[in-house]
Amino acid sequence: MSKSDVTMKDVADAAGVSNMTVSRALKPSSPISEKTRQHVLKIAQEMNYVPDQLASSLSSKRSGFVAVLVPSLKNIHFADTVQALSHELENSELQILLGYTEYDKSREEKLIETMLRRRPEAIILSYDGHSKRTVELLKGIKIPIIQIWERPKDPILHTIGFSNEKAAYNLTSGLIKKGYKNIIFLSEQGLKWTQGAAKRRGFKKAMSAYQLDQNRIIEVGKAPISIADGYAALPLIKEKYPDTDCVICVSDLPAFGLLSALKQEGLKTAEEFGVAGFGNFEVSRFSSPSITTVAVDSKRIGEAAGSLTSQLINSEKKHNERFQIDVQTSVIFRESTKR
Amino acid sequence: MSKSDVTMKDVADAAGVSNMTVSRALKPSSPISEKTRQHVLKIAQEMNYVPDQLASSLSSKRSGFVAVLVPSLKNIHFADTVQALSHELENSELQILLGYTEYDKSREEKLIETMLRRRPEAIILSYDGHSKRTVELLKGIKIPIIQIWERPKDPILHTIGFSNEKAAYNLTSGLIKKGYKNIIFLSEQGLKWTQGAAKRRGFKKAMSAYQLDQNRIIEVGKAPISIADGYAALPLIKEKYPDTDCVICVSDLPAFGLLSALKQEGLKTAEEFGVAGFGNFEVSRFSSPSITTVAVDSKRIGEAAGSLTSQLINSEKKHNERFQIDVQTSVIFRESTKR
DNA sequence: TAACTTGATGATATCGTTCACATAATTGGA
DNA sequence: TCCAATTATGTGAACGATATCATCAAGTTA
Repeated sequence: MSKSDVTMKDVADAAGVSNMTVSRALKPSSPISEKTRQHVLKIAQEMNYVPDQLASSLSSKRSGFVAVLVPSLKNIHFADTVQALSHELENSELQILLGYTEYDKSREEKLIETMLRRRPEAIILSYDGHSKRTVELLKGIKIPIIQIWERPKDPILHTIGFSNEKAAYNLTSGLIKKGYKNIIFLSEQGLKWTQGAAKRRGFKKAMSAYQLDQNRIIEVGKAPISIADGYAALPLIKEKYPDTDCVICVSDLPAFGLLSALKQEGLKTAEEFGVAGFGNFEVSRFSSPSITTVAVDSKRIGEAAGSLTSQLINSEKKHNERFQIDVQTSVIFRESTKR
Repeated sequence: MSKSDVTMKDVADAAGVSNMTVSRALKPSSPISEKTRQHVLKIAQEMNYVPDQLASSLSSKRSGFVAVLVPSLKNIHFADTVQALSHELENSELQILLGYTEYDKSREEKLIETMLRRRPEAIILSYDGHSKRTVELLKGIKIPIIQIWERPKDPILHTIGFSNEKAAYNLTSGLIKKGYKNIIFLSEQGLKWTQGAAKRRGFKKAMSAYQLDQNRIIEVGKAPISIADGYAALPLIKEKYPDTDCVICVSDLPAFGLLSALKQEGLKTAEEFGVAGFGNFEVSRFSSPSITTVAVDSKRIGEAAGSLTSQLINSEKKHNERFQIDVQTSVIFRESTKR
């Protein structure tokens, strides 16, 4: 099954010591004489011994796993978060067990059930709405659970992230103050309790706060919508809301696509037709026009989640505290909404 | 440690059967009467029993893991591959253990050692050069090993991918045929045995085949270089090779950045100054000008790797065959090199 | 009805570690 | 020098499942 069939017993025999001594030699701070340790380690190396963590985990009741669930890896922000998280956890010898929900709650549920069999020591999952059973399942578990990205109103346990609703509110009201009026919100189809839905709520609240029409909504494609979807949206926009003067997209990618379509149509100025995105993708900074967006520090979310996890797992304290960590977002105005 | 402390024994007792019967009830095709199975499953569900896969793996000598190593998740292509791979493997109840080498061979080595402890049933890793010890380590292992993306000349076992060198050769010679002469190759710093290096070889071979200067090379940033690096490269290019009429970038992202810089400078036409990338990122199609590139079917690589893996793991045959699977690439000429 | 299949279930050993405790070796202080 | 305290090592049971083989019941065949 594995690299070798060399077992701890083999090493012990070869070194003329007991099983336990080998085990101790491999663990950093165990009561063992330095001389013996070196001797054992040398022999283990010579024999190409690779410890079996399955057995180790079973015996020690520490799997060394942290289950991580994100909607998709194709979104660079989640990749960023996961990568940062991964780094943080490496210091504590924790390994990530990764799953992609693909924006599908029942898939998420199945994934969690599967992962639970591996006995993770913590679960980190991006909140994008959960199925009822998922919540039940998670609430019955004794390990730390951290919801990241969107911070739900009724957290299961810990949360690290921001409010998509607030962020979208800030973006929308900023654009209104610049003088845009007939603003529409462009998102994927079928938003329910997702992050996209939270953004839409923010948009609507801002619009109605300024007595503007909050029902200008266009939906294209399935999550996650991308450049091509934004490109394809222009005809729909023109047909349904010909007087539009600004479009807020659920992500920078469709915003870029929409701008691309606008350029081909023969251009309107940003003044006549503003476009904003969400996420501060690198492309938005270098696009021309550069794209107004909301910056989220996705790396930071991963780091915070990682360090909280290590802390919770390694500390002896019973963690009856519920951590709620807020990560700031900021609206960045650029050329695409210059007025 | 886990959701619950319900063990198989508990379920067995509650159901009035033996341990083994519970075990069989949970495995699809085992010799057990349908009546007993239903009874056991019902009780297991009521008790919220979650099987412990650590124990299962240890006993059955099947970890259910496939180790997967990619340079980075931030590159959408690897994310694509991993996602497709993941899907394929789900059918065989295999789970991915993911690692990011971050383009660092010693990190790769460490990761492999760590992962080996989990007793993966196969290893899939993108070839970007390996340390000597990594190769030794892998050659000593009995499980299937699949190198993906770049197909090395001396494979460890199986390979699925393409030749970066050939792809770059095709792109370069295509551009030469269009009439570009003073072509430079833009890549990250310090290429050794990486995929970037393979591309550079292809570039050089094509240039020298047409008696052109093959030494026009500019290096910026650390792998993976991105939009900002391409943007920053323009001054360097102008300084070092002022007569440049075309730039081939190691990826579409710096190509996009370079174009962005060119636009700001006041534009040269694609005829005067061509730009090409690599990877066919979505942004290249919608950029203006759209960007000439090489398309690689990253999803396909993942699918192929996944299905080969399942096959190798599940088949009874001794797999003494070495699979070498080629995935086609294609050059796509677009506006950025219109002549 | 006896002998023989076939199918369903159980008993026990085992997978490769670590835990908890017991014991042996070493050290230090009076 | 001797005893207590400390440090180093060993022993055997566990961890929670599955493999293997044995057993028993229920059909099947002649």
